[in-house]
Amino acid sequence: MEGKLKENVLETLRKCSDLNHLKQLQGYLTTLGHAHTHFYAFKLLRFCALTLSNLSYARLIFHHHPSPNTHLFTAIITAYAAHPATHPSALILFRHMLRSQPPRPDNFIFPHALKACPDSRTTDSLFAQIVKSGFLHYTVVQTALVDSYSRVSGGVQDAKKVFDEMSERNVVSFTAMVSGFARVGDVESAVSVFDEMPERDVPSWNALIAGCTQNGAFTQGIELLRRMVWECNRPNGVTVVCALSACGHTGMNQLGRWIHGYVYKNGFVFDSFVSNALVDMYGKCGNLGKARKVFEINPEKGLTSWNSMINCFALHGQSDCAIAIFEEMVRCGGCVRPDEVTFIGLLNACTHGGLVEQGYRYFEMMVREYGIEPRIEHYGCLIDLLGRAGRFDEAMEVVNGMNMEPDEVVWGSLLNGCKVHGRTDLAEFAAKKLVEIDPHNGGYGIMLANVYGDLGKWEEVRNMWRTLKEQKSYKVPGCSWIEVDDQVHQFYSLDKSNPKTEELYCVLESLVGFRNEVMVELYFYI
DNA sequence: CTAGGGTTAG
Repeated sequence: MEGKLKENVLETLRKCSDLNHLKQLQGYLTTLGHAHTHFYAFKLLRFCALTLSNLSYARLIFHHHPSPNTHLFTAIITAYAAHPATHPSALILFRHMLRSQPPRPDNFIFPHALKACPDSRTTDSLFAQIVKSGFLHYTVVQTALVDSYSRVSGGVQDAKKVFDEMSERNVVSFTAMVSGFARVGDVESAVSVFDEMPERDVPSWNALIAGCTQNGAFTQGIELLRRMVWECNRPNGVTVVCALSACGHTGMNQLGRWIHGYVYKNGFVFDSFVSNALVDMYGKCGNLGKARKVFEINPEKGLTSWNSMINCFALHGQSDCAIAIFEEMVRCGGCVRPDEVTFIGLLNACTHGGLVEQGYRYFEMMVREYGIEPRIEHYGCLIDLLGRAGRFDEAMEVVNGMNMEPDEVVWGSLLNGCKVHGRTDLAEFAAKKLVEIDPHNGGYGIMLANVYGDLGKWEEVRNMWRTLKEQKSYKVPGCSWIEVDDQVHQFYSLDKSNPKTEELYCVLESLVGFRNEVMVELYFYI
Protein backbone atom coordinates (compact mmCIF):
# COMPACT_ATOMS: atom_id res chain seq x y z
CA MET A 1 0.00 0.00 0.00
CA GLU A 2 2.76 2.40 1.04
CA GLY A 3 4.87 1.29 -1.91
CA LYS A 4 2.02 2.02 -4.27
CA LEU A 5 1.67 5.56 -2.90
CA LYS A 6 5.38 6.15 -3.22
CA GLU A 7 5.31 5.11 -6.85
CA ASN A 8 2.30 7.33 -7.51
CA VAL A 9 3.92 10.35 -5.95
CA LEU A 10 7.15 9.89 -7.88
CA GLU A 11 5.22 9.40 -11.10
CA THR A 12 3.19 12.57 -10.48
CA LEU A 13 6.38 14.51 -9.74
CA ARG A 14 7.89 13.39 -13.02
CA LYS A 15 4.91 14.83 -14.87
CA CYS A 16 4.75 17.95 -12.73
CA SER A 17 5.45 21.07 -14.75
CA ASP A 18 4.66 24.04 -12.53
CA LEU A 19 4.06 25.18 -9.00
CA ASN A 20 0.29 24.62 -9.17
CA HIS A 21 0.79 20.97 -9.99
CA LEU A 22 3.18 20.70 -7.09
CA LYS A 23 0.70 22.30 -4.74
CA GLN A 24 -1.98 19.86 -5.84
CA LEU A 25 0.30 16.98 -5.03
CA GLN A 26 1.13 18.56 -1.71
CA GLY A 27 -2.61 18.92 -0.91
CA TYR A 28 -3.21 15.31 -1.81
CA LEU A 29 -0.41 14.20 0.53
CA THR A 30 -1.87 16.36 3.30
CA THR A 31 -5.26 14.66 3.05
CA LEU A 32 -3.49 11.34 3.47
CA GLY A 33 -1.65 12.63 6.54
CA HIS A 34 1.68 12.44 4.72
CA ALA A 35 2.44 16.12 4.38
CA HIS A 36 5.32 15.84 6.82
CA THR A 37 6.55 12.40 6.01
CA HIS A 38 10.26 13.01 5.53
CA PHE A 39 10.58 11.15 2.28
CA TYR A 40 7.78 13.08 0.54
CA ALA A 41 8.72 16.44 1.95
CA PHE A 42 12.27 15.82 0.72
CA LYS A 43 11.12 14.89 -2.78
CA LEU A 44 8.83 17.91 -3.01
CA LEU A 45 11.50 20.28 -1.75
CA ARG A 46 14.18 19.01 -4.09
CA PHE A 47 11.87 19.11 -7.04
CA CYS A 48 10.82 22.62 -6.19
CA ALA A 49 14.38 23.87 -5.81
CA LEU A 50 16.06 22.02 -8.67
CA THR A 51 13.45 21.55 -11.36
CA LEU A 52 11.21 24.56 -10.78
CA SER A 53 14.05 26.67 -9.36
CA ASN A 54 11.53 28.19 -7.00
CA LEU A 55 13.61 28.89 -3.92
CA SER A 56 10.95 30.75 -1.98
CA TYR A 57 8.48 27.88 -2.12
CA ALA A 58 11.25 25.43 -1.30
CA ARG A 59 12.04 27.32 1.88
CA LEU A 60 8.34 27.42 2.70
CA ILE A 61 8.23 23.65 2.57
CA PHE A 62 11.31 23.47 4.75
CA HIS A 63 10.24 25.98 7.37
CA HIS A 64 6.76 24.50 7.68
CA HIS A 65 8.17 21.14 8.57
CA PRO A 66 7.96 20.46 12.31
CA SER A 67 11.10 18.31 12.50
CA PRO A 68 13.33 18.47 9.42
CA ASN A 69 15.81 15.61 9.17
CA THR A 70 19.28 15.53 7.64
CA HIS A 71 17.89 14.99 4.14
CA LEU A 72 15.66 18.03 4.34
CA PHE A 73 18.52 20.16 5.62
CA THR A 74 20.74 18.87 2.84
CA ALA A 75 18.13 19.67 0.22
CA ILE A 76 17.55 23.24 1.34
CA ILE A 77 21.25 23.96 1.92
CA THR A 78 22.06 22.57 -1.53
CA ALA A 79 19.50 24.89 -3.01
CA TYR A 80 20.93 27.90 -1.17
CA ALA A 81 24.53 26.99 -1.97
CA ALA A 82 23.74 26.87 -5.68
CA HIS A 83 23.50 30.67 -5.99
CA PRO A 84 26.02 33.17 -4.61
CA ALA A 85 23.25 35.50 -3.49
CA THR A 86 21.88 32.91 -1.07
CA HIS A 87 25.21 31.65 0.27
CA PRO A 88 24.72 33.44 3.60
CA SER A 89 21.38 31.70 4.10
CA ALA A 90 23.01 28.36 3.40
CA LEU A 91 25.52 28.95 6.17
CA ILE A 92 22.94 30.27 8.62
CA LEU A 93 20.89 27.12 8.15
CA PHE A 94 23.97 24.96 8.45
CA ARG A 95 24.93 26.55 11.78
CA HIS A 96 21.34 26.11 12.89
CA MET A 97 21.64 22.45 12.05
CA LEU A 98 24.87 22.10 14.04
CA ARG A 99 23.20 23.61 17.09
CA SER A 100 20.02 21.55 17.03
CA GLN A 101 20.85 18.07 18.30
CA PRO A 102 19.46 15.68 15.89
CA PRO A 103 19.66 15.91 12.94
CA ARG A 104 23.42 15.53 12.56
CA PRO A 105 25.20 16.58 9.38
CA ASP A 106 26.36 13.73 7.15
CA ASN A 107 29.19 13.53 4.65
CA PHE A 108 26.90 14.62 1.83
CA ILE A 109 26.09 17.98 3.31
CA PHE A 110 29.64 19.26 3.89
CA PRO A 111 30.56 19.78 0.22
CA HIS A 112 27.51 22.03 -0.18
CA ALA A 113 28.23 24.01 2.95
CA LEU A 114 31.85 24.38 1.84
CA LYS A 115 30.70 25.87 -1.43
CA ALA A 116 28.99 28.69 0.47
CA CYS A 117 32.05 29.80 2.48
CA PRO A 118 32.89 33.47 1.96
CA ASP A 119 36.31 33.54 3.65
CA SER A 120 39.04 31.22 4.90
CA ARG A 121 37.93 31.56 8.53
CA THR A 122 34.59 30.02 7.66
CA THR A 123 36.28 27.24 5.73
CA ASP A 124 38.58 26.69 8.74
CA SER A 125 35.63 26.20 11.05
CA LEU A 126 33.96 23.79 8.66
CA PHE A 127 37.25 21.92 8.45
CA ALA A 128 37.16 21.53 12.22
CA GLN A 129 33.58 20.32 12.09
CA ILE A 130 34.47 17.75 9.45
CA VAL A 131 37.30 16.40 11.57
CA LYS A 132 35.05 16.30 14.63
CA SER A 133 32.30 14.45 12.80
CA GLY A 134 34.79 11.95 11.37
CA PHE A 135 34.17 12.64 7.70
CA LEU A 136 37.65 13.75 6.73
CA HIS A 137 38.56 10.42 5.14
CA TYR A 138 36.09 10.90 2.27
CA THR A 139 37.89 11.94 -0.90
CA VAL A 140 34.88 13.96 -1.99
CA VAL A 141 34.88 15.92 1.26
CA GLN A 142 38.61 16.61 1.01
CA THR A 143 38.22 17.75 -2.58
CA ALA A 144 35.44 20.08 -1.53
CA LEU A 145 37.80 21.48 1.10
CA VAL A 146 40.48 22.09 -1.52
CA ASP A 147 37.93 23.79 -3.72
CA SER A 148 36.54 25.89 -0.89
CA TYR A 149 39.96 27.15 0.26
CA SER A 150 41.00 27.89 -3.29
CA ARG A 151 37.96 30.11 -3.83
CA VAL A 152 38.29 32.33 -0.78
CA SER A 153 40.78 35.15 -0.76
CA GLY A 154 44.24 34.17 0.39
CA GLY A 155 43.30 30.52 0.60
CA VAL A 156 45.31 28.82 -2.17
CA GLN A 157 48.14 27.87 0.15
CA ASP A 158 45.70 26.19 2.54
CA ALA A 159 44.11 24.46 -0.42
CA LYS A 160 47.53 23.17 -1.45
CA LYS A 161 48.18 21.94 2.09
CA VAL A 162 44.96 19.94 2.16
CA PHE A 163 45.66 18.71 -1.35
CA ASP A 164 49.18 17.55 -0.46
CA GLU A 165 47.94 15.66 2.56
CA MET A 166 45.22 13.79 0.72
CA SER A 167 45.78 10.05 0.80
CA GLU A 168 43.85 9.54 -2.40
CA ARG A 169 43.53 12.06 -5.19
CA ASN A 170 41.46 11.72 -8.32
CA VAL A 171 40.91 13.82 -11.46
CA VAL A 172 38.48 16.06 -9.67
CA SER A 173 40.86 16.84 -6.80
CA PHE A 174 43.64 17.68 -9.23
CA THR A 175 41.35 19.83 -11.33
CA ALA A 176 40.17 21.73 -8.27
CA MET A 177 43.79 22.51 -7.46
CA VAL A 178 44.58 23.55 -11.04
CA SER A 179 41.73 26.03 -11.16
CA GLY A 180 42.57 27.21 -7.67
CA PHE A 181 46.01 28.33 -8.82
CA ALA A 182 44.57 29.70 -12.02
CA ARG A 183 42.08 31.81 -10.08
CA VAL A 184 44.85 33.70 -8.29
CA GLY A 185 46.78 34.19 -11.52
CA ASP A 186 49.48 31.63 -10.74
CA VAL A 187 49.43 29.94 -14.14
CA GLU A 188 52.84 28.40 -13.56
CA SER A 189 51.72 26.43 -10.50
CA ALA A 190 48.50 25.49 -12.28
CA VAL A 191 50.57 24.02 -15.10
CA SER A 192 52.83 22.07 -12.75
CA VAL A 193 49.86 20.52 -10.93
CA PHE A 194 48.32 19.73 -14.30
CA ASP A 195 51.52 18.05 -15.48
CA GLU A 196 51.53 15.82 -12.43
CA MET A 197 48.02 14.52 -13.04
CA PRO A 198 47.96 10.77 -13.60
CA GLU A 199 44.96 11.12 -15.88
CA ARG A 200 43.06 14.01 -17.44
CA ASP A 201 39.57 14.51 -18.71
CA VAL A 202 37.87 17.35 -20.55
CA PRO A 203 37.11 19.44 -17.44
CA SER A 204 40.76 19.26 -16.34
CA TRP A 205 41.92 20.56 -19.70
CA ASN A 206 39.26 23.21 -19.51
CA ALA A 207 40.44 24.29 -16.08
CA LEU A 208 43.94 24.97 -17.35
CA ILE A 209 42.88 26.52 -20.64
CA ALA A 210 40.46 28.79 -18.81
CA GLY A 211 43.23 29.65 -16.38
CA CYS A 212 45.44 30.75 -19.25
CA THR A 213 42.87 32.81 -21.09
CA GLN A 214 41.63 34.48 -17.91
CA ASN A 215 45.16 35.58 -17.11
CA GLY A 216 46.06 36.92 -20.49
CA ALA A 217 48.13 33.92 -21.58
CA PHE A 218 46.17 33.55 -24.79
CA THR A 219 48.80 31.87 -26.95
CA GLN A 220 49.52 29.38 -24.20
CA GLY A 221 45.80 28.64 -24.00
CA ILE A 222 45.66 27.94 -27.73
CA GLU A 223 48.72 25.72 -27.54
CA LEU A 224 47.00 23.73 -24.82
CA LEU A 225 43.92 23.41 -26.99
CA ARG A 226 46.06 21.85 -29.71
CA ARG A 227 47.67 19.48 -27.22
CA MET A 228 44.25 18.57 -25.86
CA VAL A 229 42.99 17.62 -29.31
CA TRP A 230 46.27 15.86 -30.12
CA GLU A 231 45.80 13.72 -27.02
CA CYS A 232 42.35 12.70 -28.25
CA ASN A 233 40.14 14.80 -25.97
CA ARG A 234 37.07 16.29 -27.57
CA PRO A 235 36.70 19.98 -26.72
CA ASN A 236 33.24 20.78 -25.41
CA GLY A 237 31.28 24.01 -25.12
CA VAL A 238 33.37 25.26 -22.20
CA THR A 239 36.65 24.62 -24.04
CA VAL A 240 35.31 26.41 -27.06
CA VAL A 241 34.27 29.46 -25.05
CA CYS A 242 37.78 29.84 -23.61
CA ALA A 243 39.44 29.27 -26.97
CA LEU A 244 37.21 31.82 -28.67
CA SER A 245 38.06 34.37 -26.03
CA ALA A 246 41.75 33.77 -26.79
CA CYS A 247 41.10 34.12 -30.53
CA GLY A 248 39.34 37.42 -30.00
CA HIS A 249 42.05 38.86 -27.82
CA THR A 250 44.82 37.92 -30.24
CA GLY A 251 43.00 38.42 -33.53
CA MET A 252 43.30 34.80 -34.59
CA ASN A 253 40.45 34.96 -37.02
CA GLN A 254 41.31 31.77 -38.94
CA LEU A 255 41.31 29.63 -35.85
CA GLY A 256 38.16 31.40 -34.69
CA ARG A 257 36.39 30.46 -37.88
CA TRP A 258 37.63 26.90 -37.63
CA ILE A 259 36.19 26.73 -34.12
CA HIS A 260 32.90 28.11 -35.43
CA GLY A 261 32.79 25.17 -37.81
CA TYR A 262 33.50 22.78 -34.97
CA VAL A 263 30.75 24.41 -32.93
CA TYR A 264 28.34 24.00 -35.79
CA LYS A 265 29.17 20.35 -36.37
CA ASN A 266 28.84 19.47 -32.71
CA GLY A 267 25.62 21.26 -31.95
CA PHE A 268 27.11 23.81 -29.55
CA VAL A 269 25.44 26.66 -31.41
CA PHE A 270 22.49 26.35 -29.07
CA ASP A 271 24.69 27.00 -26.07
CA SER A 272 24.21 30.65 -25.24
CA PHE A 273 27.72 30.92 -23.73
CA VAL A 274 29.23 29.67 -26.98
CA SER A 275 27.09 31.96 -29.07
CA ASN A 276 28.15 34.99 -27.03
CA ALA A 277 31.79 34.02 -27.25
CA LEU A 278 31.45 33.71 -31.05
CA VAL A 279 29.90 37.16 -31.26
CA ASP A 280 32.77 38.57 -29.23
CA MET A 281 35.41 36.76 -31.28
CA TYR A 282 34.00 37.93 -34.62
CA GLY A 283 33.58 41.43 -33.30
CA LYS A 284 37.15 41.65 -32.04
CA CYS A 285 38.44 40.22 -35.31
CA GLY A 286 36.56 42.90 -37.21
CA ASN A 287 33.90 40.72 -38.78
CA LEU A 288 30.81 42.60 -37.63
CA GLY A 289 28.55 40.96 -40.19
CA LYS A 290 29.29 37.47 -38.84
CA ALA A 291 29.04 38.70 -35.28
CA ARG A 292 25.60 40.04 -35.94
CA LYS A 293 24.46 36.91 -37.75
CA VAL A 294 25.48 34.69 -34.83
CA PHE A 295 23.78 37.10 -32.46
CA GLU A 296 20.54 37.10 -34.46
CA ILE A 297 20.16 33.33 -34.52
CA ASN A 298 20.74 32.96 -30.78
CA PRO A 299 17.27 31.97 -29.52
CA GLU A 300 18.01 32.82 -25.90
CA LYS A 301 19.59 36.24 -25.88
CA GLY A 302 20.70 36.94 -22.35
CA LEU A 303 22.31 39.99 -20.80
CA THR A 304 25.78 39.01 -22.01
CA SER A 305 24.52 38.41 -25.55
CA TRP A 306 23.22 41.97 -25.79
CA ASN A 307 26.28 43.40 -24.10
CA SER A 308 28.67 41.57 -26.41
CA MET A 309 26.83 42.81 -29.50
CA ILE A 310 26.80 46.40 -28.23
CA ASN A 311 30.52 46.17 -27.43
CA CYS A 312 31.29 44.92 -30.94
CA PHE A 313 29.72 47.95 -32.51
CA ALA A 314 31.25 50.29 -29.96
CA LEU A 315 34.68 48.84 -30.62
CA HIS A 316 34.38 49.71 -34.30
CA GLY A 317 32.88 53.13 -33.79
CA GLN A 318 29.50 52.12 -35.14
CA SER A 319 27.59 54.14 -32.61
CA ASP A 320 24.28 54.06 -34.50
CA CYS A 321 24.24 50.26 -34.55
CA ALA A 322 25.27 50.04 -30.90
CA ILE A 323 22.46 52.38 -29.92
CA ALA A 324 19.97 50.51 -32.10
CA ILE A 325 20.90 47.23 -30.39
CA PHE A 326 20.55 48.88 -26.99
CA GLU A 327 17.09 50.12 -27.87
CA GLU A 328 16.09 46.72 -29.13
CA MET A 329 17.41 45.24 -25.90
CA VAL A 330 15.23 47.54 -23.82
CA ARG A 331 12.19 47.02 -26.07
CA CYS A 332 12.26 43.30 -26.66
CA GLY A 333 14.89 41.86 -24.37
CA GLY A 334 12.24 40.17 -22.24
CA CYS A 335 13.31 40.12 -18.61
CA VAL A 336 16.82 41.27 -19.52
CA ARG A 337 17.76 44.58 -17.97
CA PRO A 338 20.79 46.66 -18.99
CA ASP A 339 23.56 46.52 -16.40
CA GLU A 340 26.79 48.44 -15.79
CA VAL A 341 28.61 46.62 -18.60
CA THR A 342 25.87 47.59 -21.06
CA PHE A 343 26.44 51.24 -20.28
CA ILE A 344 30.21 50.99 -20.59
CA GLY A 345 29.67 49.74 -24.13
CA LEU A 346 27.06 52.33 -24.89
CA LEU A 347 29.17 55.19 -23.56
CA ASN A 348 32.14 53.96 -25.57
CA ALA A 349 29.99 53.86 -28.66
CA CYS A 350 29.01 57.48 -28.08
CA THR A 351 32.64 58.44 -27.52
CA HIS A 352 33.80 56.83 -30.73
CA GLY A 353 30.91 58.36 -32.64
CA GLY A 354 31.42 61.82 -31.15
CA LEU A 355 27.92 61.83 -29.66
CA VAL A 356 28.59 63.90 -26.59
CA GLU A 357 25.03 64.90 -25.69
CA GLN A 358 23.71 61.43 -26.29
CA GLY A 359 26.44 59.94 -24.12
CA TYR A 360 25.58 62.36 -21.35
CA ARG A 361 21.94 61.37 -21.60
CA TYR A 362 22.78 57.68 -21.34
CA PHE A 363 24.91 58.34 -18.28
CA GLU A 364 21.98 60.10 -16.63
CA MET A 365 19.60 57.37 -17.77
CA MET A 366 21.82 54.75 -16.19
CA VAL A 367 21.66 56.46 -12.82
CA ARG A 368 18.06 57.66 -12.84
CA GLU A 369 16.14 55.00 -14.73
CA TYR A 370 18.20 51.95 -13.97
CA GLY A 371 19.47 52.86 -10.53
CA ILE A 372 23.02 51.85 -11.42
CA GLU A 373 25.70 53.47 -9.26
CA PRO A 374 28.33 54.82 -11.67
CA ARG A 375 31.57 52.91 -11.31
CA ILE A 376 35.02 54.27 -12.02
CA GLU A 377 34.82 52.73 -15.51
CA HIS A 378 31.76 54.83 -16.30
CA TYR A 379 33.52 57.97 -15.20
CA GLY A 380 36.43 56.92 -17.37
CA CYS A 381 34.09 56.70 -20.37
CA LEU A 382 32.48 60.03 -19.56
CA ILE A 383 35.83 61.82 -19.25
CA ASP A 384 36.95 60.20 -22.48
CA LEU A 385 33.76 61.43 -24.15
CA LEU A 386 34.13 65.01 -22.91
CA GLY A 387 37.89 65.13 -23.39
CA ARG A 388 37.74 64.05 -27.01
CA ALA A 389 35.10 66.71 -27.60
CA GLY A 390 37.35 69.30 -26.01
CA ARG A 391 34.85 70.10 -23.26
CA PHE A 392 37.37 70.38 -20.45
CA ASP A 393 35.35 72.53 -18.05
CA GLU A 394 32.65 69.91 -17.91
CA ALA A 395 35.23 67.14 -17.73
CA MET A 396 36.87 68.72 -14.69
CA GLU A 397 33.47 69.28 -13.13
CA VAL A 398 32.82 65.54 -13.41
CA VAL A 399 36.25 64.68 -12.01
CA ASN A 400 35.75 66.95 -9.02
CA GLY A 401 32.20 65.73 -8.43
CA MET A 402 33.12 62.03 -8.32
CA ASN A 403 32.66 60.41 -4.96
CA MET A 404 35.76 58.26 -5.48
CA GLU A 405 39.42 58.79 -6.29
CA PRO A 406 40.01 59.19 -10.03
CA ASP A 407 42.13 56.35 -11.39
CA GLU A 408 44.59 55.97 -14.24
CA VAL A 409 41.80 55.54 -16.76
CA VAL A 410 40.23 58.84 -15.80
CA TRP A 411 43.48 60.83 -15.91
CA GLY A 412 44.65 58.94 -18.98
CA SER A 413 41.45 59.81 -20.85
CA LEU A 414 41.74 63.43 -19.84
CA LEU A 415 45.38 63.54 -20.91
CA ASN A 416 44.48 62.04 -24.24
CA GLY A 417 41.82 64.69 -24.82
CA CYS A 418 44.24 67.43 -23.84
CA LYS A 419 46.80 66.19 -26.35
CA VAL A 420 44.24 66.15 -29.14
CA HIS A 421 43.04 69.67 -28.36
CA GLY A 422 46.36 71.19 -27.41
CA ARG A 423 45.46 71.93 -23.80
CA THR A 424 49.02 71.55 -22.55
CA ASP A 425 48.35 73.22 -19.19
CA LEU A 426 45.71 70.68 -18.23
CA ALA A 427 47.77 67.92 -19.83
CA GLU A 428 50.57 68.64 -17.37
CA PHE A 429 48.13 68.38 -14.48
CA ALA A 430 46.73 65.04 -15.70
CA ALA A 431 50.14 63.57 -16.50
CA LYS A 432 51.42 64.55 -13.04
CA LYS A 433 48.47 62.75 -11.49
CA LEU A 434 49.28 59.63 -13.51
CA VAL A 435 52.87 59.63 -12.31
CA GLU A 436 51.63 60.22 -8.76
CA ILE A 437 49.33 57.18 -8.89
CA ASP A 438 51.94 54.85 -10.38
CA PRO A 439 55.45 56.34 -10.10
CA HIS A 440 57.13 53.21 -11.42
CA ASN A 441 55.14 53.06 -14.62
CA GLY A 442 57.61 54.21 -17.23
CA GLY A 443 54.82 54.89 -19.70
CA TYR A 444 53.36 57.61 -17.50
CA GLY A 445 56.78 59.12 -16.91
CA ILE A 446 57.40 59.33 -20.64
CA MET A 447 54.01 60.94 -21.18
CA LEU A 448 54.79 63.57 -18.56
CA ALA A 449 58.19 64.17 -20.10
CA ASN A 450 56.54 64.67 -23.49
CA VAL A 451 54.06 67.14 -22.02
CA TYR A 452 56.96 69.09 -20.49
CA GLY A 453 58.51 69.08 -23.94
CA ASP A 454 55.33 70.53 -25.44
CA LEU A 455 55.48 73.29 -22.84
CA GLY A 456 59.15 73.97 -23.52
CA LYS A 457 60.09 73.07 -19.95
CA TRP A 458 63.39 71.45 -20.91
CA GLU A 459 64.81 71.35 -17.41
CA GLU A 460 61.81 69.21 -16.30
CA VAL A 461 62.19 66.98 -19.32
CA ARG A 462 65.77 66.20 -18.36
CA ASN A 463 64.83 65.58 -14.73
CA MET A 464 62.05 63.25 -15.72
CA TRP A 465 64.28 61.17 -17.94
CA ARG A 466 66.93 61.01 -15.26
CA THR A 467 64.37 59.74 -12.74
CA LEU A 468 63.17 57.16 -15.22
CA LYS A 469 66.70 55.91 -15.79
CA GLU A 470 67.50 55.87 -12.09
CA GLN A 471 64.51 53.76 -11.14
CA LYS A 472 64.98 51.61 -14.24
CA SER A 473 61.32 51.84 -15.19
CA TYR A 474 60.80 51.40 -18.87
CA LYS A 475 57.65 51.37 -20.86
CA VAL A 476 56.44 48.06 -22.27
CA PRO A 477 56.46 48.74 -26.01
CA GLY A 478 53.08 49.18 -27.67
CA CYS A 479 52.17 46.14 -29.68
CA SER A 480 49.44 45.02 -32.06
CA TRP A 481 49.08 42.30 -34.65
CA ILE A 482 47.19 41.24 -37.72
CA GLU A 483 46.58 37.89 -39.37
CA VAL A 484 47.19 37.54 -43.10
CA ASP A 485 47.20 34.15 -44.87
CA ASP A 486 47.70 32.06 -41.75
CA GLN A 487 50.54 34.24 -40.54
CA VAL A 488 50.35 36.53 -37.58
CA HIS A 489 52.35 39.71 -38.05
CA GLN A 490 53.23 41.50 -34.88
CA PHE A 491 53.80 45.25 -34.75
CA TYR A 492 56.00 46.80 -32.09
CA SER A 493 56.51 50.48 -31.84
CA LEU A 494 60.14 51.48 -32.56
CA ASP A 495 61.09 47.95 -33.61
CA LYS A 496 62.96 47.81 -36.91
CA SER A 497 63.89 44.14 -36.95
CA ASN A 498 61.66 43.27 -39.89
CA PRO A 499 63.48 42.92 -43.23
CA LYS A 500 60.77 44.96 -44.96
CA THR A 501 60.99 47.83 -42.52
CA GLU A 502 61.66 50.51 -45.10
CA GLU A 503 58.84 49.40 -47.41
CA LEU A 504 56.43 49.28 -44.49
CA TYR A 505 57.30 52.77 -43.39
CA CYS A 506 56.68 54.01 -46.91
CA VAL A 507 53.21 52.47 -46.95
CA LEU A 508 52.45 53.92 -43.52
CA GLU A 509 53.66 57.30 -44.66
CA SER A 510 51.37 57.26 -47.67
CA LEU A 511 48.47 56.30 -45.42
CA VAL A 512 48.85 58.79 -42.61
CA GLY A 513 50.77 61.52 -44.40
CA PHE A 514 53.72 61.43 -42.05
CA ARG A 515 56.19 58.95 -40.66
CA ASN A 516 54.94 56.98 -37.69
CA GLU A 517 57.13 54.96 -35.35
CA VAL A 518 55.45 51.62 -35.79
CA MET A 519 57.17 48.47 -36.89
CA VAL A 520 56.33 45.03 -38.13
CA GLU A 521 57.76 41.65 -37.34
CA LEU A 522 56.85 38.22 -38.61
CA TYR A 523 55.69 36.36 -35.56
CA PHE A 524 54.59 32.80 -36.10
CA TYR A 525 52.80 30.42 -38.42
CA ILE A 526 49.50 28.83 -37.54
C1' DC B 1 21.57 12.72 -2.66
C1' DT B 2 27.91 14.92 -2.17
C1' DA B 3 33.61 17.23 -5.23
C1' DG B 4 36.38 20.03 -10.67
C1' DG B 5 35.72 23.63 -16.22
C1' DG B 6 32.55 29.05 -19.09
C1' DT B 7 31.63 34.68 -22.49
C1' DT B 8 31.21 40.62 -22.22
C1' DA B 9 33.91 45.77 -19.60
C1' DG B 10 39.05 52.13 -20.87
